Amino acid sequence: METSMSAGLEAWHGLVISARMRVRRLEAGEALFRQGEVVTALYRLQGGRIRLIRCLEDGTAVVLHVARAGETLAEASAFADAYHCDAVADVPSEVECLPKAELVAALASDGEARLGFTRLLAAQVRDLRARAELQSIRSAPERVLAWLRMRATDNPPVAVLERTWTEVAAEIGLTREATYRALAKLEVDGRIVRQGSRVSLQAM
Amino acid sequence: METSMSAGLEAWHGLVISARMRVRRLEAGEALFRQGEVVTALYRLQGGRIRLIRCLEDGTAVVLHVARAGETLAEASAFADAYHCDAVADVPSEVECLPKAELVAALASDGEARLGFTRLLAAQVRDLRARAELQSIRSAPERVLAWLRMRATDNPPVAVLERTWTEVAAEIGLTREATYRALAKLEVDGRIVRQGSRVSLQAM
DNA sequence: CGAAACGTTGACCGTTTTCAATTACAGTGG
DNA sequence: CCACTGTAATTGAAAACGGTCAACGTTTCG
Repeated sequence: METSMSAGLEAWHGLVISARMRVRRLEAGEALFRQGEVVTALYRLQGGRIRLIRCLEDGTAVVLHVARAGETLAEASAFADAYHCDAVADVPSEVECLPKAELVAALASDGEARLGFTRLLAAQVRDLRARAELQSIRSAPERVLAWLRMRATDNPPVAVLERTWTEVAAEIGLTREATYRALAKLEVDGRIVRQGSRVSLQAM
Repeated sequence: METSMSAGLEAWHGLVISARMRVRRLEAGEALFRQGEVVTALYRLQGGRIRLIRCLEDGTAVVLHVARAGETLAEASAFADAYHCDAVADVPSEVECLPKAELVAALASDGEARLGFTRLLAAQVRDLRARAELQSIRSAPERVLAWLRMRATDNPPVAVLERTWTEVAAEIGLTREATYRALAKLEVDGRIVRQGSRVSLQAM
């Protein structure tokens, strides 16, 4: 979610000396790490898309997560010796690498960094839960409305979106089309008013 | 998710002297805390159900999360002065209260506790992401299958469930009926074999 | 023993997905 | 400055799918 994204960014960058942060480029299909490998670093995805996959013993795979720009990867690895899943780039991607040793050192010595890392995780938990709650709303219009209300400010509430509706649709678990239809219906029903990227929520 | 739940439990209990942990009982409709109040404690829900609600400036409300037994509440509040949402019991509930001062002290002085808290959060992030990924699978049979594969072990993979399918259905965002139909279809299609609470996944 | 919850399946209905087509832009190179 | 191109934004129609309601046997537990 946007709020956590930005918060995450700041917190992350405060964790270590940015000079030590290397960027690694991956081609489509290239692995960032594999299950069982010793954990050498944590990552933040700058651009592209990376898929976290757990391979089953019979060779089949389960997708655990698809990370997009701005997200951090494998935070739990900070507490593990080996990675518990594979990370493979879907498309050409760039990741910032934070050596685990750096992180551990920072967490041990620097109270500020430690706080930042934990705060980052707590924010992610909060946002992920909110997102899950959103997904539990079956009706497309209600879901879109709930999403709008979550990011609305002022009275009467107004939401300004800085992304495309197509991206929003993916985030809230609807198709692009369903989202547009939901917006149209909400507007016809007088629950929202759209003016470009501004959406005003009407009290009912 | 079960794995994180149990991990969470242990980590949480390691954080503070359990003697300092008070239990508070709430009636249905009673508030545990309100938006804007000074953060005095963090909580873990022992039983019941608590709804986290953000009230908008125009009086309407958005549900951020519905917490159930075993879950921790408002972890992010550890880093805030005031609560950012309301917490209201849906049904009679019991919560363990961990005074914020205790937590802060523990995090500052006890490296073990600090690590535990952060590890707990990282595990939750991992599990929430996995759950989100599951929800993104539209097809009920595929979703159920993915859930089974996530918790399968051995080769050929076998999943043993220690919960009712009704609970599983709620966790993966399907109705009880849809889940049974999905199981029936998977079995007819030869992708799984059920023997009581054991489910064997068939290679395809 | 009886009530409540679980497990299971069928039928119907409403919604969303899909597929398809059209419009509206924003950036690009000529 | 303008076709040219790719993506976003929209809307329509039909098909697929899951939710809801209903019914019933089974298990669990006080």
